[in-house]
Amino acid sequence: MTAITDRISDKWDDLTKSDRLVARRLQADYPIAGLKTLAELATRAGVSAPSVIRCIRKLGFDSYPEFQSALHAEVQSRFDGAPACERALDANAGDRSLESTYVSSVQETIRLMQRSDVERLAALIARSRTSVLCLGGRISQALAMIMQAHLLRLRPNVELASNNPVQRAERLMDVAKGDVVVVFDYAPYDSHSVSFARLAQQNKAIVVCFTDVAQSPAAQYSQFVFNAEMPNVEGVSSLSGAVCSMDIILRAVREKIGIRATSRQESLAILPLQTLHPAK
Amino acid sequence: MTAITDRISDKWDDLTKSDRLVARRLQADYPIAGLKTLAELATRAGVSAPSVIRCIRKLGFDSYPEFQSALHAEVQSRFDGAPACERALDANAGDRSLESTYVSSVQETIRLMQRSDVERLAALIARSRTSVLCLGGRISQALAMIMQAHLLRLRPNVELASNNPVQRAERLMDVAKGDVVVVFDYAPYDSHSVSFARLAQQNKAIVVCFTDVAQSPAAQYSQFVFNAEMPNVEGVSSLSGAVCSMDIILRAVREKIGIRATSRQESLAILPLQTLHPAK
DNA sequence: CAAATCCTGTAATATATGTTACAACGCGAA
DNA sequence: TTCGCGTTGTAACATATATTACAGGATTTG
Repeated sequence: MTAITDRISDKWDDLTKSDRLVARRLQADYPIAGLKTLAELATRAGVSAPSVIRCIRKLGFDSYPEFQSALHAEVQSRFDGAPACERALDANAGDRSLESTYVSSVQETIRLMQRSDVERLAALIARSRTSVLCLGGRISQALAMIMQAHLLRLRPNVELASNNPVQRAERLMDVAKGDVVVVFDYAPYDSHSVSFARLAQQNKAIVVCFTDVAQSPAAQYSQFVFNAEMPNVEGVSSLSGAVCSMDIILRAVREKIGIRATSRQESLAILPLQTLHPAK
Repeated sequence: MTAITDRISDKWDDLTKSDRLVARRLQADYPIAGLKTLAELATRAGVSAPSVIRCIRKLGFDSYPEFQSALHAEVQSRFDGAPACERALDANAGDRSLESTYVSSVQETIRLMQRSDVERLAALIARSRTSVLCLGGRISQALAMIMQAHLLRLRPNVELASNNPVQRAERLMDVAKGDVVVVFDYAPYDSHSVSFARLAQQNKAIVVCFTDVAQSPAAQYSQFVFNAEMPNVEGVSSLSGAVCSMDIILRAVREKIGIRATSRQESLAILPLQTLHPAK
């Protein structure tokens, strides 16, 4: 990885909310985000200019120009160093290209996940008293379903929001302070999910957003954001990366809950298959 | 070479002495020379600032910032293109094991897919007259949802079976000869899905089974079987590979349907697309 | 609940950056 | 040589850019 993205990962815990918005953009849109002007980076990250400066400072640079110089050097080294590597890629263009598309999206997605965020979120979800609500848009609702189903095996009090906007709105009224609301939203973004995230945040809920690197507007209302790299193969973007990011969270939660979950799993096994989603 | 260095070569004859000093520097120190400020580039090239501007103009850019934007895009494309490559180079271990778990499951899953099967199935699904029915168990139902949603964008007549056993059974009666029934079933296997597959086959339907490598019993009633390698991280098996196999089918179908699908997509596109970052 | 602390954006400021106008210079042709 | 033309650099300018100071707001702590 690069020195700068590493630095971000290292200092991640010291970063504030808007610092992280900046840092995330630098990682997700590496390197172009950092090549533009400070103001533009601020806009893209959705913060003010001074916040960018503060973030850059925390990363160990004295000024924005100094940061850019470092970035320039990194970029340059890529061009100097490995022209051979580039060739290696399009050499096996045939079947392998398909494979590497998916592989690299998974790799990139995992790379973008902040270790400490994963741990903190997992700790939150592991507390079975906090209620969890999962939701998504037209397609991403499926991911919400998976998440809910898995979490329900580990702990009680996990809901799947209906993707009917009206029912959802009704459910929203019950979202209380400290509840965890997990929103899945990938391009094209779902306005209902975005509003839900916003209102949930207003209700002091902890909003978690799983989205793509371009980032759903819902992210700006979220305490936790996990970006998935979505390979756009012929116009169809794959959810493989998204599934991965979800899996990693689930894995961390399971790790935290540990043995407690086992007994629960067993009691679930005898239940008949339930209707997750009533027919319309 | 890159678009910019090409442009330099093209217009080389029209360039004056100091223009060439600038152009040469841009080529020789690509890309860093163009990432710095105009003044710095001027110094490095050994000319004055206005000379740089004149050169840039002759290369077809209206302003220095515009030129830089173009350069940024070029640089970015080099980074987008080869993310896998980069990773191969860095020796950074970290929690590599987690990453490689997912990566290898994806690789293995893709490897297990028979090219010819993919093509044959895609051809079948591409015929919009054959009706398609997707279904799954408790969790894999989510994959069925995704498949259905995507296929519906490409062609009509794609259903998602309720995962309510009763409603499902009712639907089963309508399964006719030649229909395509897509069953998602991963361990622990779902007896209802298995029975459905069996009965669908009896009705002369074409049964497609997405399952894991251990293979659901439903596979034995299926004409097409696609096995996904499911990494079993701490008892939770990941669907990332499964998603991949589904994606590959979808991709192949889209390839077959080709242009016909475009108009269909457009009718979907009229749905409201909200702004990415709404003004506050 | 109040106090203290930290975080964040607004607005003002200083700096540097790109651009323009113009004059000096070099060079070839009459 | 002198004229004319194209090229180049200097200096002034307008604009954009990074930075600082400060105050309102959120969050945490006692």
